[in-house]
Amino acid sequence: MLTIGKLSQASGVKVPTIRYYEEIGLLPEAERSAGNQRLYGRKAQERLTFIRHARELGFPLDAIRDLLSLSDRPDQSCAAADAIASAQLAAVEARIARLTALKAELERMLIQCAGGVIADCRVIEVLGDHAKCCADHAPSGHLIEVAG
Amino acid sequence: MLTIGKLSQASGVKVPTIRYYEEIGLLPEAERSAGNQRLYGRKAQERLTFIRHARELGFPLDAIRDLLSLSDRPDQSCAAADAIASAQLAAVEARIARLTALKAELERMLIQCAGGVIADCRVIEVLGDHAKCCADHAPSGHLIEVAG
DNA sequence: TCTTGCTCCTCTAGTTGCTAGAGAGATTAA
DNA sequence: TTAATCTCTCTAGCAACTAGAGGAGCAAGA
Repeated sequence: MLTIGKLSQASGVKVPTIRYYEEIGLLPEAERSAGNQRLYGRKAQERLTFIRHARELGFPLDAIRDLLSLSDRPDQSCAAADAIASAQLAAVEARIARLTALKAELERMLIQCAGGVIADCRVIEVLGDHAKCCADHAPSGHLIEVAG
Repeated sequence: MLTIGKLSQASGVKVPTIRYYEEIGLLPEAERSAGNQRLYGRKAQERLTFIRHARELGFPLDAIRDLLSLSDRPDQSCAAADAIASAQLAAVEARIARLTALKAELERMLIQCAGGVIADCRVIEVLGDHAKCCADHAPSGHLIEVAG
């Protein structure tokens, strides 16, 4: 049986994050020691590893919840898991496409910025005037990809 | 003079978002009508357009704040704006690289999932067992890119 | 003039996926 | 025993908004 700190080391998931996962029901409530400290066995460790890998692959927690409930019923068809992974793949591809367009536009801005003065700065100018940028940005609700 | 709704239409930024920008000081406090409604002139509209473009290019609000304060002093060197844009470009490139790796791994998972039963499902298996996936994921604090 | 229907106001709270900190108790090594 | 290092619960905070309540402003038609 591991305490939460050991589990954290073993899994690469931080202690508060483990507690958070328990709180939102991704992990079952842990057993407790006599002194009320959480204790984890091998099953919990595997489940946490599963969650970490899925997070690393960009799956949102809701999708992971679904995948976990699927993996609890190993006799069922793989189709649902496949669908979740496919959706994630499509999302990743869309983000790559979007970011690639952003990259091109940033590069264009920067190349034209010849190191002068703000008044002539392409960066400022392009941001201030839509006519000076090339890509068409659909006016979407959620605009962006922000650095993490 | 535009009311907030017209400004929203003109700029493509939602009404509550405009108020939010004012609250956090990205936009100056708007003039008010006799009935306490916000009124905007051309300057505010330009500033908001600037913000929207920058957001679309993925600049975080803090960087936009810096860019705006730069653009208020047009005699200064362009170097600071250039640095901000370069940092953003680097961030975008890093995210593309990361996402491209994720994409490859997701594709590998999916190709091997032959439409069987959960027990044999590659998706579940790979997520549950790190030995079955190829890329080395450094155990980083902030793990992921999550779909927006 | 009144009413209808839209906009606008402020305020609070929720989203996602955590992270940070306070103040107190548990456990372990010297 | 005592000190150091966990661990506990709780609250609050991060980005960048979004949603909703409850009330007021305003333009146009009957």
